[in-house]
Amino acid sequence: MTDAADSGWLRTVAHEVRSFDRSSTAERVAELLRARVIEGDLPPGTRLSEEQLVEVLHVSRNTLREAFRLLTHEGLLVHRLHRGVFVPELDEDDLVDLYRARRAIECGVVARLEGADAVRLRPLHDAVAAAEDAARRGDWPAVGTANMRFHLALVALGRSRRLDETAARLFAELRLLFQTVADPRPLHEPYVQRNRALLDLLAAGETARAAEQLDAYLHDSESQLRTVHRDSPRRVP
Amino acid sequence: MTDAADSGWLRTVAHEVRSFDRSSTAERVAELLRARVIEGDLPPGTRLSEEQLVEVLHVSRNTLREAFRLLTHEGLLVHRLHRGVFVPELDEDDLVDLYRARRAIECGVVARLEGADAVRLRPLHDAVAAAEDAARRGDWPAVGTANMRFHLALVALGRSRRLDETAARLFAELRLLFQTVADPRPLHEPYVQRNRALLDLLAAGETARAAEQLDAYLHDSESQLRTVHRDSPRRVP
DNA sequence: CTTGTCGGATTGTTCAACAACTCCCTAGGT
DNA sequence: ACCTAGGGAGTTGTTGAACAATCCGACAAG
Repeated sequence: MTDAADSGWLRTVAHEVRSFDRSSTAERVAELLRARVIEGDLPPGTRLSEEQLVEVLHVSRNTLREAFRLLTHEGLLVHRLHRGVFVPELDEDDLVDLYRARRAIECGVVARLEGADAVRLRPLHDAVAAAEDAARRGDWPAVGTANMRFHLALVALGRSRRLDETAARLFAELRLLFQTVADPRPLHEPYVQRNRALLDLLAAGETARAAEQLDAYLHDSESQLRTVHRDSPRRVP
Repeated sequence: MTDAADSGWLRTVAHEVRSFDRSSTAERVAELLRARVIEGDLPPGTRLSEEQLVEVLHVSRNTLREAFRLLTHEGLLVHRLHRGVFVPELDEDDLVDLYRARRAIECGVVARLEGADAVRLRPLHDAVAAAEDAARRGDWPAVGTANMRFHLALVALGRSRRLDETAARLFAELRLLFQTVADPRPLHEPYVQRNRALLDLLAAGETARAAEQLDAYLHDSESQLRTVHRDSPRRVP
């Protein structure tokens, strides 16, 4: 085969993959909106008008509504009957709820972890390294992202696809809360070291102590976020 | 009144009846199908034809598809592009995955449980009592249901709405697995006593030992289900 | 036996229309 | 001034039909 033939083949495949890409217009729309919500472009409380989005995205209402369903079940949108879909406004109860779920799952995974070799700990190591790097640069949002990756990797140690998906949903909701605070530094900075310490404990096989530390860690994070969130500058008159 | 007026009135009433609940048609359809799937009326692997269901349920294709989306995200249906939705056929990997998730969550909740008074343990007590009663009657499917209720109540001790929802999803998938076995007795009978023992430990405040027992309990249940499932009579040539 | 292709059947997506509901605004009573 | 009822206006909920894209099995050619 010639090079020309090869590139033609590749282009065909690329096109097929894109149009095939594990579902359809609805999923692509969902991905688009997901990014906007997570990135904070759409502040909590905003309504996503069907009419408007149909116009902008050039998809039918039905397709758009399927995308809404997807995001609703990820917790990134809330659906109120006959009123539309909104970017959720999480309150303190939600925060408490989310952290309870986190503690149960993350500590549950860590506590019954038997023998985690270096290979399986690699993603944790990478996440910590990325966080430390971002902290040196003073890029606190990036630190937050890296820390979240650390916790996702922590849950992944449980080796359950379903658990991973659950954790991803919880963290997506948590991002919604983090967004509302003006200065992210104090929320992320202290935990870079603590993640490192946690990783060291895991590498040493001290799962019991790791779980204990993680529990305290998450309690601290929760109460900190609670106080910050209480006097958050969100007042929409 | 003319016939035309009557038919208009009937149509209005019919719609009112159908939509008086604070839920959409899609959700009601989903609930209907959910029951059918969980009850085992639709064996794993069956395809749910849109055309057919539209005919039977008297809803439009779009509405039906929204219902499909709902159930897909609960894990009760799988969606294959351009092929339709199917009742999932869970294999041994799924079983392992589900039990890993269960152990992490349930043990995670129990381990960090501090002070569960009698009131909060009440649902657990009720579930155990129901299981014991059903066992006396020899109604093993009912025993299975009661046991599942016990575990849901266990997760509920974590006091997190999101955790409860996750657990409900996992247990719904597990039901799909339990259905495939012919004789449910050996799968449920032994755990009635063990649930009782677990409850006693919790009432005594021995959370650490309870978590330990629960872990062993779930490991036993898993390996038992694995062997049963391996020689399950499901062969569709 | 493998490979390629055709046609029927099913799903993916769009569109337009109407019914039902929420929200806001106004009018009227106290 | 306050509350309540009711009427639009605008949005969502649901339907049915239509067309395009895709899968599946069958059949023919090598």
